[in-house]
Order: sequence, then structure tokens, then C-alpha cells
Amino acid sequence: MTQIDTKSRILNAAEQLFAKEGYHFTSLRTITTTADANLAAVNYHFGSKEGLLKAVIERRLKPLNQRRADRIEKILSTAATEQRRPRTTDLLRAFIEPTLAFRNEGPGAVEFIALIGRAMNEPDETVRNCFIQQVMPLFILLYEGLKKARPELAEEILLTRLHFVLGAMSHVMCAGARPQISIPGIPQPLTDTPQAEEMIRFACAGLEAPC
Amino acid sequence: MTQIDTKSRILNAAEQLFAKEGYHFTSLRTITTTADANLAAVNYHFGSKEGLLKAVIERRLKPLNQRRADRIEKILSTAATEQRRPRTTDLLRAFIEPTLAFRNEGPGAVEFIALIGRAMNEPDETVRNCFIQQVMPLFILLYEGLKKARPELAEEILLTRLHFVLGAMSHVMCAGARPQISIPGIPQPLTDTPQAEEMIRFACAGLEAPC
DNA sequence: GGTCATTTAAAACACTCGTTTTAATTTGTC
DNA sequence: GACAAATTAAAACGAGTGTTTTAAATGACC
Repeated sequence: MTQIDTKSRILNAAEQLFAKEGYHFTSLRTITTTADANLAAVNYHFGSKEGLLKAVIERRLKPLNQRRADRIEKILSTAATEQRRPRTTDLLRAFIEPTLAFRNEGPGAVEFIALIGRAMNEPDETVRNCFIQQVMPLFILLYEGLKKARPELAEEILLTRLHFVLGAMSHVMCAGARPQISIPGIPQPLTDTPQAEEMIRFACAGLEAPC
Repeated sequence: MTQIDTKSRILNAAEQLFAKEGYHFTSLRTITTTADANLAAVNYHFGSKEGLLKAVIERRLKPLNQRRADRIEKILSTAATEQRRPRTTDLLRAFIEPTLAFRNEGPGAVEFIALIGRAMNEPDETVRNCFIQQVMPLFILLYEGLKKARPELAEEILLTRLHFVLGAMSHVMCAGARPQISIPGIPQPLTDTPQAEEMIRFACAGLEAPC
């Protein structure tokens, strides 16, 4: 923590704190104290608190989105060369698996995923727009892929169902960073890989439900 | 707006504003101005901002939860007297239908539902706890009912899938209050009754997916 | 080594927030 | 109408926020 420069230290501290406490509950003073930096350094390096948030999100989300997009595009291209429909389950897996697997990529990853999961339903536009802008092309890519996988499904219905999947994902992503409330007689839900597999199964069944 | 007392006017204004802007972005000054009341009236009538939130949520959520619980219990009792399993789709319908139908119950209902939908994933415990406390018994009732409907399913898996359903619901509830972003070539998702029906179909298919 | 741009430090600014205090007013009751 | 309780009004409090300003320190380069 001593070698890296101030900008990175702030970025790391902000990521951790934004994700754990939420964007608006994290003050710049808390961030700079954690990062062992001066208060003004945030505005110097990132322009504003919003700029910092944008940097935090982009740093991690860009590679993740790239990974997901690559997988989806690969599925689509091989399906095209083999002259068949892409499989719903493959597309969903390409979207879901890297996202949930990301939670194991080092410390703070679970919290970052929670930040992203929460971003979609933020009441404040600052966070939501920043997220949507980053992720919308990927959503569209997935949607277009699913349309090829299930062309007989009416488009509004497919889109509606895709929204359900996104909601389920968002919720799971958020929940990962919270201590699960345990109730006597009620088991704990799955986590990690089995959860991802279960979500793929669930989403696939839902998407392929009869019309 | 002139006849009703200050307490109710504050409650109405707070409901509208909390739901639209979010709890933490709504100041007591905005609320009291909207309600045409004095700033101190909030602390006088509700003790604190949190107390006001609690009152706002309880006023609407209690009857809604009662309605959902009644329907679920009725399904369970008739299934018991007919000595058969309750149907997954019936249980889900009892849970989903009143919730989404609630959005048509007068002005501000859509926003209130968004407030509730957001509450589940709120980073701040103030809002989340207030919501969870109200809704947990209903979740357990639904879970126990689904366990009877699908006894062959491992409990952690059932619970995990139920979480997916809740996530999908939460997301839909939030989205209802937002202007939908329209993209050329991408249709709008369903709303209102068809959306509720589609969600029941989706959730049922997901829950009944093979293990 | 001196010069200049980059970076860090410390302090103050301007503003908003929830809450509290004190006083005035309204309302209910005998 | 008078008294007491409930309610409303106005003002200030104290703490916290993001941002800006001004000054000091650091580092690169000729």
C-alpha cells in the first residue's frame, strides 16, 4: 500500500467504500483518510466525486464487459458458421458466469459486484447513468443474441423476460456483499459456482417457458 | 388538500417524494414545503425522519401484505382439505398479482411500489430493516408454501430460486416508476397485467426447472 | 543547481441536513 | 370565557458535505 501512487490508492479506497456503504453514504473525507491522501486530491485527480465514481466503475467493469461480450460474440459466430440457432443456455452462461465468477477475483470484488448490482436501480441518476452507459451495449448484444435463439418469441415478451433475468442477477449481486440473515428452519441460499449454475438453469427455464 | 390534517398531508407528501427521489435524497424541508406544513411538524408527529419513513411504509405495505398472506393461506388450506399439493403457479400468483396490481391503486402507487422494490437492496440499513421487518413473515409463508408444492426440490435450491424471483420482482417494481429508455429497434417491455402474467409464467417455469 | 510543471497540504467556503428550542397559536373541555 | 393541552411557527444549532483557494513540497529536465 506504500508504493502505489495517490491516484490508485484513492481509486482502491473509493471502490471498497462505495461498494460497501454505497456511493452517497461515503464521504470524500472517509475515502481520502482511508487512502492516506489529502482531501483535495480527489478533486485534483478526478475532478469531482462523480468523476471518481466513474473511474471506479470503468476500471473494473470495462474488462468484465469485454469478457462477456467476447463470449457472446463467439457463440453467435460459431452458431452462424454451423448454420444453426445459438443456444439460450450458452448465451445466458456467457452473460452470467463471468459476472458471478468475478466475485472471487481478489479482495473487494464481491463488494464491487454489489455496487454494480445496485447501480441499476439507483434512484439517483448520477450512479445509474454511469452504469447504464457502460452496460447498455452488452445488454443489447445479449438481447439480439437471444432473439436469434428464440425467434418464435414475441419481442416484447423476450425483452420482458430478459428484464426478469437482469433483476434476478442484480439482486444476487447485491446480496453477495451482505451478511445473510439466518432464520431457524430456513436454509441458506447457494453461493458461488453452484449459485451461478442454478441461476443459468433458472433463467433458461424462464426464458424458454411456453408462450 | 385543505381538509385533511397536517399529519396526513406530511405522510402523503413523504410517500410521493421518498418513492420518486429516494429516502436519502428527500429532505424534510422539501417534504414539509410540499405538504404545506412547518419543518418541525415532522419531528413532532413522527419523532424523526426514520419514523416518518416507517409510517409511510407501514400504511400501505401492511394491507398489501395482508392481502397476499390471505391468498397464500387460502391456497394452502384448500390444498390441505383436498389432500393434494398446492400448485406453484397459484402460490406465485397470490404473491405477484396483488403486488403489481397495486400499482393501479391511485396516484403515487407506482412510486410507492418502486420504493418498496428498492428497499430490499438498499445499502443503508435504515430503509432495508424497516422493509424486511414488514415483509419477512410473508416471505417465509411463501417459502413454506412452495416447499409443499415442490417437496422433491432441495431446500437450498428452492430458496435460491425464490431469491431469483424476488430479485426479478424487485427490479420490475423499481422500473415501473422510471421512464423507460427507448432504443431504436428494441421494443418496450410489457407493463401492467400482461407483465404480471408474464412474470408468473417466468417464475413458475424457473422454479419448476429440473434439478 | 535552477526552473518549471506536477502533485500534495492545510484551511476556509458555502451550503444542506436533521434536530431542537422557544414562542405563538389553535383546539378541546369544563 | 378560561384554562390546559395539543399543534403550528420561526429561528437557531451543530454537524457534515463537496468544492475551492492558497501555499508548500516534490519531481523531472535542461
